[in-house]
Formats: sequence, structure tokens, C-alpha cells
Amino acid sequence: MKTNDSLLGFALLGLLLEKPKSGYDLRKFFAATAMGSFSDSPGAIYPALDRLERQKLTRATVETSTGLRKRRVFKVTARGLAAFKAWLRRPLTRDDLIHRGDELMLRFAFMDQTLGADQATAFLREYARELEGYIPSLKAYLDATSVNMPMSARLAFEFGVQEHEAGLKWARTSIARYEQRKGNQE
Amino acid sequence: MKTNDSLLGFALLGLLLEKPKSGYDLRKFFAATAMGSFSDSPGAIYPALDRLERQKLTRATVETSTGLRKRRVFKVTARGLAAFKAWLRRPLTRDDLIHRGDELMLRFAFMDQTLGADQATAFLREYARELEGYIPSLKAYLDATSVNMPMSARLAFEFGVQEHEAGLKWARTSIARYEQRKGNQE
DNA sequence: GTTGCCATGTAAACTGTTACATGATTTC
DNA sequence: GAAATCATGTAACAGTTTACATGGCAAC
Repeated sequence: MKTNDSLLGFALLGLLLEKPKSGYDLRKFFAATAMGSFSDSPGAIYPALDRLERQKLTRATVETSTGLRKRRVFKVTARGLAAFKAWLRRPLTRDDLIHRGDELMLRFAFMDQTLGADQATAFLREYARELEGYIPSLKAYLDATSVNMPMSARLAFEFGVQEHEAGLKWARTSIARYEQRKGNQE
Repeated sequence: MKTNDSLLGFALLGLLLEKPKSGYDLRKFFAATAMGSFSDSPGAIYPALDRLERQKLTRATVETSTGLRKRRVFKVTARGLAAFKAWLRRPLTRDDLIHRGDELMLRFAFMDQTLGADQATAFLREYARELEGYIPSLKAYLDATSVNMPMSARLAFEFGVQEHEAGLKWARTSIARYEQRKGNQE
């Protein structure tokens, strides 16, 4: 079921799940919100929409009613929803932590909407646990190798460590917020 | 002097400036250190080295002496050093902050070595100042739009804000460290 | 009747991924 | 002489950027 390796495809699916949209709507959305780091260029979005449709993850219907030029409005199919959920549920690896932090955040952002709060909380716990293992090993590596680095190189490396530490802190307070909300609802 | 838009090209220049190396050396380095998020695949590195050479930013000399298979060892030319410095000195824009954080860190990592501590400190000050302007506007945007977001989407957005706050904190302590070192040397 | 916005699309160039191919030399 | 390691490279494919092209309608 390996859809498409491009983050853009999943971002589009997630946005289309909320409500069917045209390519132009999506472009405007990306231009307005600077979400993730997706470009609003037609040369990226229209081909990506074509790919989704070829894989039958979306289906387009042409609107002429609106008076303006014809719009192609895309809806996510059942197959598309399944592929999207499979993406959200992928196991979290250390490699994701190191090389695909953006993708993890994108997945999490859509999780509440699509899988519910419990799954979102479980994801945060997994994320935190993985960081708890990774950060010490990264620090050990830094200590071992940074001795003869120029100062700015060492500081840049430390920045990387601190980013992960900020991520861990964020995950913990986020878990607490989910639990708090759950407590209030009962 | 617009070299090459690929970060990899600049990363290679920076590493070659420290000491001339072969493609294989560079691959091993990327494999061992997971620096930035550069791949150690030959399909990325050898073509990138070819590009640098075509632009006369590096020059290769073939070694046969080592006994093994011939190595192509790359040296940065004067032109290459100039292009590299121009890259390091590019003005820092808000767009860099939002979309090219990795590139800024890579530039900073090489700064001490190539431009000296004073320029590196100046860069940190610019970075901090730009963040001081950007973070409040990002928070205002978050407050305005997050009201009707699902919780996980709002949290993902907050993560983005907190990453920038961690960056600001990092920049301030890094400036202090440069100043401290300068004080000690005098 | 020209400017501007809505809305779609395409073509060329560049970069990176994956996977394969090759040649030489040391080690067992 | 088989396997491992050193070292270089290429071919096919996917995705993005940039820039251009087009067409209809609205407003002035």
C-alpha cells in the first residue's frame, strides 16, 4: 500500500479529509498558513493531486456551477482514507526522530482529527520514550567528538541536542494536557 | 556568483576547506556523523563533486601512490573559497528562519573556521534579533487561528513556536560563551 | 478595453534516491 | 581463489522549482 513517498501527498490527503477542496483552495491554504514547509506552487500541487488520483486515493468532480472557470474538487476515497490512516499508524523509529522530525509533526497534527485523542496521546508517549533513549546517546557522541571541533561547530551540534530536549519537554506537557482534558470530560 | 542551490555542495566545500579529501572520505564522514541530514550515497556525492569541479570551485588531483585504486582528491580553489565565504555572509532573512533553519545552522557551523569568531558572534546576534521579532508575530498568529483547530494540530503548531524559543535561548547563551572566551584571551 | 483575479495546467532543469556495476587490492 | 574492503561511477526514476501559458469573468 506504499502510496507515495512525498510528504506533500499526505498533507493534501489530510486537508482534503477535513473537507473536499480544489487545487486552488489548497494553494491558497499553503500560501496563507506556511504550514510545514509546503510550497503553494502549481507545479508541485497539481502533479501531486494527479498522482493521488491515479492511485485512486482521491476522486475529482468538476464544478461549473460557481460561475467562474471550472473547478476540480477532490474528495478522499475509502482507499485514500485507509492509506492515510496506515501512514499515521506507522511505527515510530529512531531514524524518524533524526531525519524526519517534520513528518512526525505532520502526522501528529492530523491525528486527533482522524484517529482520535487516545491514539494521539499514545503517539506522544512513543515519541517521548524514543527521545528519552536517543538524547543521552547523542550527548555521549557529542562529548566524545566535540573536543577538537571549532566552537561554532560544537555549538551547532549542541543546538541539535537542545532541539530534541525541547521536543521532549513539549511532548510531556502535551500528554499532560490530553490527560487533563480527559479528566474534565468524565 | 550563484553557485549551486544545493546545501550538499556547500557542505562539501566546507569539509574540503578543512582538508582536501576524496569522494570516499566524504561518504565515510557523512555515514559516521549523520551531519545535517546528508546522505552518504555515491549517487548524491559524486555528481555534486562533479558540479563543483565544473564550476571551478574545486580541483581534483588523481592519486595512485596509496597502492589501492586511484583516488580523486579534491581541493578548494580560490574561486571556491570566495563562493563559500559569500554564502556564509549572505544576509539572514525571516524566510531563512522559517524555511531554512538547517541551512543557517550549517553556515554557522563553518563560520568559526572560515570567517573567525567575531563574524560568528555577529551572526548569532542577527539570528537572535530576527527571532525576537518573529516569535511574537508567530504567537499572535497562533492565538488568532488556533481557536477552532483540533488539539493535536494546535499542539503541533505550538511545537514550532517552542522550537524557535529554544533557538533564541541557544543563541543568547552561545553569544555569552563567545564573549566569555574573548574576555579570557585578553 | 484593459487590468486583475480566479483557476488550471505544462515544460525544462535540477537534485536526490535506489540499485546496480566495476576494478583493484588485501586477507584468509 | 573467495571474500571483504577500497573507491569510483552510472542509469532509471521521482519530486520540486521556476517560469510560462491560457481562459473566463468582473470591475472600472
